[in-house]
Amino acid sequence: MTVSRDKLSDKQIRILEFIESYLDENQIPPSIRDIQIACDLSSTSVVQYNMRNLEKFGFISRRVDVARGIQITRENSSNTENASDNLLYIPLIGRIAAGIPIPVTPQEAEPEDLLPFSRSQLGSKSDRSLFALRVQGESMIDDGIFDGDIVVIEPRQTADPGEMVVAWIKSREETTLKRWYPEGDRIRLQPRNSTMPPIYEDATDVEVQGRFVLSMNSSS
Amino acid sequence: MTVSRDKLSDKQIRILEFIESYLDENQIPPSIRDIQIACDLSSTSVVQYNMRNLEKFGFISRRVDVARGIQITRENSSNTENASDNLLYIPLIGRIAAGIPIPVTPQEAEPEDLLPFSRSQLGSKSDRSLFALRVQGESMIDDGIFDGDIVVIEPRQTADPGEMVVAWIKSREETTLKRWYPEGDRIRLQPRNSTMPPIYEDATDVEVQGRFVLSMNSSS
DNA sequence: TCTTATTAAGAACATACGTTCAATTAGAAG
DNA sequence: CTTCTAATTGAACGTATGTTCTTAATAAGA
Repeated sequence: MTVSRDKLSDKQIRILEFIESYLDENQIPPSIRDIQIACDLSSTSVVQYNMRNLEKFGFISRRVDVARGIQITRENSSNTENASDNLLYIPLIGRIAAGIPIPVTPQEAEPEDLLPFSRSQLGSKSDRSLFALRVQGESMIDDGIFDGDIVVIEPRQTADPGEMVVAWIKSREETTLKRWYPEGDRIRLQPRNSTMPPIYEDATDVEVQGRFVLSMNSSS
Repeated sequence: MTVSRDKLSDKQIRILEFIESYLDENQIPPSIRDIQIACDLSSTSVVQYNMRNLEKFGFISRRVDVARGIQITRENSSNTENASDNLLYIPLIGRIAAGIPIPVTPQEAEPEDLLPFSRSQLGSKSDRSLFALRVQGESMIDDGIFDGDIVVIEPRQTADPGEMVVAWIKSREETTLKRWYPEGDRIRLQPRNSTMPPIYEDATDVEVQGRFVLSMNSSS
């Protein structure tokens, strides 16, 4: 964005910022006279004059003859309006083991929380029904995933060798987060922690529930 | 929700739904006459009359003598409204070195993007004016921060020993992401990558610009 | 049915608010 | 200085829009 706010005069910036803050506080746009008073301008025509410029440069758009018909077009500062079009809420539906697996199928669980992500962060995967899990354990720290982190998962039944996946071990009724290596008729579930050995399971006893998309770490 | 919308008459529901859809389309609330026409009511006073009820039951609130001064108070249907109260948009304002420092003060830069976070994710830090940076380099991989990751930073001028900070090296006019260790009259800026040595700078030549809050990793 | 409360109609009113214009002043360019 | 354009002023105008009031039509209760 930022297509040169410097083209604007001092007064125009003040007006624009007032409109933004007024919108933020009151939900509806200000009237011309609201602006005049707040920006300490001598006349409504000064407001008109400067708003014409703001409109010309595309910062706002106006509806003629409509009271308070001002709209902000560029996203400045902390406005959320159209950004929310770009939002995707991903349910945090439970925990995933990186070590001691946990006996719950993700799909069955109830969402604890909804995490906002911008679609641009998620790329092409933003269409799918992604879900999020909180990581328990230390088995993936070499991939930068620590105990307590959150991982976003894309539901998938297959994975390429070496991908990080949520693996379902049928006989144990457990899920775990590991890297996925098919080796003949068995699967190697590889931790990424040098102190931990891989897990080997019969290929018929393991299935992929989802692929790793993204992780969040907030160890401050 | 849905605290008994059944208390409302058919007409009132129609009005309420029109207000919602109008707001959705036009960003600003409708005028009384907009409502009258759209809901096919014979008079503006019918609108007034019914809006009084909507207000009494708390569905809307109105500002007297203000054009289009209608506000919807309850969140109905699938609107992200109330979720967005819990949202905080953090500007992604540039890159931060984990290796080759970059000569820009974060505060000066223009936001490239706004990343949504839920306040609960950020805890007490959700008040501050947080910002985000894209990491360049490999110096913090042992902390799970890889090239291309995004880190969220809380602006601070001080840090405790061992904290991860954005450090500003004055003489070089560079910023870098490292762990912060004061050692007498000098500062040790510690990478978290076993192949990289620490950087030592004179204590007067380095200052903290912010503390690490959270990181995001999307190496798929 | 009669009585009463609720809702609707229609008009008129008052003002909030966008728009316009002619007259001035301030700046920039030559 | 002169000329031109940009910016300001103050006032007035017209309509968009909220408000009020009186009367009529319905619905509800007894």
